[in-house]
Amino acid sequence: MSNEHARRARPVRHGLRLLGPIGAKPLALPRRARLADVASAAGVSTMTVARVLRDPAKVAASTRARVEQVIRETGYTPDLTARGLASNRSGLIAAVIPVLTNSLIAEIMQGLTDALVPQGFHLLLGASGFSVAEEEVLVRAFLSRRIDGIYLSGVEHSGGTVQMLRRAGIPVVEGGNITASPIDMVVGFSNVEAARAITRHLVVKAYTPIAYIGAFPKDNDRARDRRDGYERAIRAARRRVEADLCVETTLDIDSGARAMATLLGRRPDVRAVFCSADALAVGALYECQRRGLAIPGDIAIAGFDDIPIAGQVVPALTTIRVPRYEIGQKAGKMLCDRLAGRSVRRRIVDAGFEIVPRASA
Amino acid sequence: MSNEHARRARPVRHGLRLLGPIGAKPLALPRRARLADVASAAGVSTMTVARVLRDPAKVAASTRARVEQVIRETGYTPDLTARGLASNRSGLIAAVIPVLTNSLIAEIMQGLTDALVPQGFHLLLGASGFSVAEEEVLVRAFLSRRIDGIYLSGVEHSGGTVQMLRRAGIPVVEGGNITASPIDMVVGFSNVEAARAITRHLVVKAYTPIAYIGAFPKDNDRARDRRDGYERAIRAARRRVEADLCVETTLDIDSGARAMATLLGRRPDVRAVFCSADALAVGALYECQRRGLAIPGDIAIAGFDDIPIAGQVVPALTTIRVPRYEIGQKAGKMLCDRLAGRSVRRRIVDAGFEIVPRASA
DNA sequence: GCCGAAAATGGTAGCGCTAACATGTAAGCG
DNA sequence: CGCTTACATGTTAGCGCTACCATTTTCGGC
Repeated sequence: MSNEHARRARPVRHGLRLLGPIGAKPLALPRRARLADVASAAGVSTMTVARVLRDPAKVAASTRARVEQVIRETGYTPDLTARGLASNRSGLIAAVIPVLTNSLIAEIMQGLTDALVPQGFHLLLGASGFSVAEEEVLVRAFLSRRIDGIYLSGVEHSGGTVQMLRRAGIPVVEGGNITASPIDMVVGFSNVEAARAITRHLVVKAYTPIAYIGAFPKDNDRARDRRDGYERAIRAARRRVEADLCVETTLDIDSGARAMATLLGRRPDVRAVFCSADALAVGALYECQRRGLAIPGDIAIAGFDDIPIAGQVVPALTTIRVPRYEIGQKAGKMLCDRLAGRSVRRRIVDAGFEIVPRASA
Repeated sequence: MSNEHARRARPVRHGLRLLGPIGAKPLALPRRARLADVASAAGVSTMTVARVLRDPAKVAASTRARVEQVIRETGYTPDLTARGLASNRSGLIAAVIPVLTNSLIAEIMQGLTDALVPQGFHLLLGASGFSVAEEEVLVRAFLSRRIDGIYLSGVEHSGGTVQMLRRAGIPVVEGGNITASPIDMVVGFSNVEAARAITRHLVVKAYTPIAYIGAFPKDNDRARDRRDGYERAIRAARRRVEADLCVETTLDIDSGARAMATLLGRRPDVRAVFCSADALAVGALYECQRRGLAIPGDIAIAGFDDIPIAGQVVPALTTIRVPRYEIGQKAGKMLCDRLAGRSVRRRIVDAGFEIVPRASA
């Protein structure tokens, strides 16, 4: 292991190596300007340029003007990868959600990114497909990217996920449900209470029996809590929770229709259905209409989420309204506050819900 | 968990210097393991560890086993920021879309991320709100992050955006429409042809007059092309395009209902409507039903996109089916292929469309 | 046992930026 | 007019990794 050879002059890795032999046609692709280029063109040090970029007030007006001029001329853009490495701040916020194709989640994400981008953060998005194991894989990968903060759907996560996040020491917001013991912060609403409230609404209207159509509960605390709320309301009414009145399925309109068909096959006597998502409720509603069942005359239907179509179907859907966009926005604000060094007063934010009584139940 | 100021309270920048005098109590937060830690623990050089991570075949089995053991014990995770800086590859693919809350776009994004993640890439998402200016801002910011590739909604972009992307020399996929001259690659379908085809379907069925309800065309080539297709089909039928038969609005169900109301106010004689999106069509359909108009008896309605509800409404919606998920997936595959050094045979991929004739028209 | 080729492993110089500290320089004051 | 103070700017040493090349070890064939 003689250093003799190692010390020999070696070609350098600068972008310039791409340029080809001297005398060749002028460079087609001039390498990206960096801080040093701007600095030397403006006759200042790199630090001064960096200050112009990140803390202009600290630089004399005349110097700043000159530097800004050069920046404009060269089209210089800071390299955020390098900045991230040097500053230990990536400017990246991750969100791990089950799927993108769900209007509730999509609106939360829209709120999140709308809150983040003006503060200079960007959204790194991962879909776990309703699997906490996949969620853990994504969280690990995102931590490798040195994300500054993270949003997670729901309040149920693998031990590995929780441990990694605790150890990482970054702000974490769980969203879309509520818990007394979040990893760090949480913004959502009580799925149990909301489901209980709307089921009680059906109880009060004296429908009997009341069925349940919901999403698969595996790795989905929101679905589980909604079913839980349904069962509590049923029991509180001194009724029994009957297994054949409960159908669990995937989360889309077609599945809602099929679930309704299954339910009617098993229990022709059913008089009301609480569907744990409006998509399911709308599917169920159409299935009833195809069978000539009057709503709510023959069967009452209640949904959950108040998606735009809920107010348009005939009869309009009785449902639960939750502040989707605001949840995402609030989550983003909490993350930004923390990252700006401001302390967040309430780590547990209950955004609430609201029963929207319409014609269907 | 009080990570309130965890990231700020960092007087010294070198983990080891935090350790204090030997013999002090063990650290609460051991600094993240890095390559060098793993290397010394395994008694090899950093390069060998790096090879185990990225090209295991190049390392002797016994060495590899030892290194992998240490990696497992220490929970080492590579720092992708540092890797990005050193290798000039970030592993980040950006997508700039108008909004997240649109089922067509959401499904494309789902396909995109599903194709990307298994190849080790992650999705950086930005919403431009149907503004090419905002799109340009996002593209610039993402380029600062040294993204490896990018997906853009639509084929219409600002000159600045195009220029930046050309100069950046990264693979670009435009999606959701088709063009003969993409920035780089494009995968989508002809919105003009699809709109023309379904309008012709209405013409053939002899509805007269045929109206149009669509999204605002500003900074939205898909909307503009769909209207264009409508107009061509109308003219091809030797009819006139009448301004008061065309309503443009925002893209949601409620707007569809309002647009239908406007249209009926202006032209009670309208016999058919082509809606440039199913959300609008569904809203229009309900508005008609509320007014007691029979569909398609009094008014025929056709939509675009074949969203799940289109097949469920009564009457079911005649519409255009496009391979949403597949478009995203294909876009992701094209980006990955390019980045893996494989050449992409067809830079312009027409994913096609299909008329779905149902009861509404 | 020697040789050459192939396989395995290592050393070093950055990638472009920022934190921390150092220095220079102008303003304020008795 | 020297001395403090605040402001403006510069210097240095990495952040954790990979590219490039160099070196060492292994091994089949003669």
